Amino acid sequence: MTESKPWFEDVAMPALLRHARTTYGVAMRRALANAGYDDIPRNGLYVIGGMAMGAAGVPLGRLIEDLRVSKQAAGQLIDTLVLRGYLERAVDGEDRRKLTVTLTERGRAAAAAQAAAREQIDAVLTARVGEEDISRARRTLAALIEMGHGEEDEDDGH
Amino acid sequence: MTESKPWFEDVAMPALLRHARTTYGVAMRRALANAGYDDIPRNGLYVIGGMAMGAAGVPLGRLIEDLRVSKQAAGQLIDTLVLRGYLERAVDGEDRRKLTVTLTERGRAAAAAQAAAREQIDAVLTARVGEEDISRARRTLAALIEMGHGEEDEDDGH
DNA sequence: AATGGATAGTCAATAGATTTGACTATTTCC
DNA sequence: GGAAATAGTCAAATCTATTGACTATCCATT
Repeated sequence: MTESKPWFEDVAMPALLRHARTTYGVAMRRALANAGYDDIPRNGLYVIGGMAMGAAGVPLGRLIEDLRVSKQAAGQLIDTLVLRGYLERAVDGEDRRKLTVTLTERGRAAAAAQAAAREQIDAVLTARVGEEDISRARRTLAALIEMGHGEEDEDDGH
Repeated sequence: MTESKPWFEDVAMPALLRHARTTYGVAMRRALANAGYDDIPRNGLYVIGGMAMGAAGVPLGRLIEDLRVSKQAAGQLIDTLVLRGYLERAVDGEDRRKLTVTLTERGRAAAAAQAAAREQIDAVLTARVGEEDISRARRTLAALIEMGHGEEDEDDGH
């Protein structure tokens, strides 16, 4: 019985998601370290990576939501990334309470290295399973994510 | 232009994976908290959830690998889970260096609550995208995970 | 234009999680 | 039997995240 059930059949979805993400995480961290960026904190990858597209900079509030951490944690994370030269803070012109973070030169370089690593994984994956499966997988993940919005905090409407 | 590009098109894969996992994480934590299990540490969900199938218990070494943490961190995680009544340690009969952790009564109850929450998400997702897409997505994730093995530590073969 | 309320973020202290370094016990391989 | 490898622990230090209290800005009344 050489053709038994594939190993992942009875691995729970959250575990699959976790390990899949790890593949990216490991590759990106290695690429960054090789390029000299070896001082990026836990959620730093998300911050730096997520800002490449948003080009103009990301509002701190958005990071807080996305990361699902307290605003203090987010602020502290930004602190260290600023301190280490990856980010700059900037106050919003419209609303001076609001804060926006943008990549520095170093930050853009790190983001590029990270994106390259990510894209390389993407490319290998595409070669393995094909465009079609990837775009389907993305849609499935998106559906999952959308399910998470809405009933978030159904405390007990007073 | 009501039908523009779907929002997830230009979200990087690691971010999709992260957020998708968050959907499960939030739901599972809520279910556990409602059932009185609100003292489970960060990686605790993985440990408890992952042991439901392995029934007989999980070797500590496997957890260390899966979680990608130091053995000290794993040991400490197990410590708190034992302390809080979810797990029991047991030495392997064959090799008395080795440790295996098994669920206690409380641990099994928590695992059940967690699995129920997970399966509920699975069910809703199935209703949304269909069996086919899910099993394809699982295969894609598995491919990704497999890519992560092999070139793990290519230090510089001495 | 004053005031009250909501929103955005900071500061300081603490708790929680992870790592590094040094050590013990057990097994495996000459 | 002894060296080397493996499995895990103990203790200290570091990094990350949370809670609670506070400041600044904005918005909406009056």
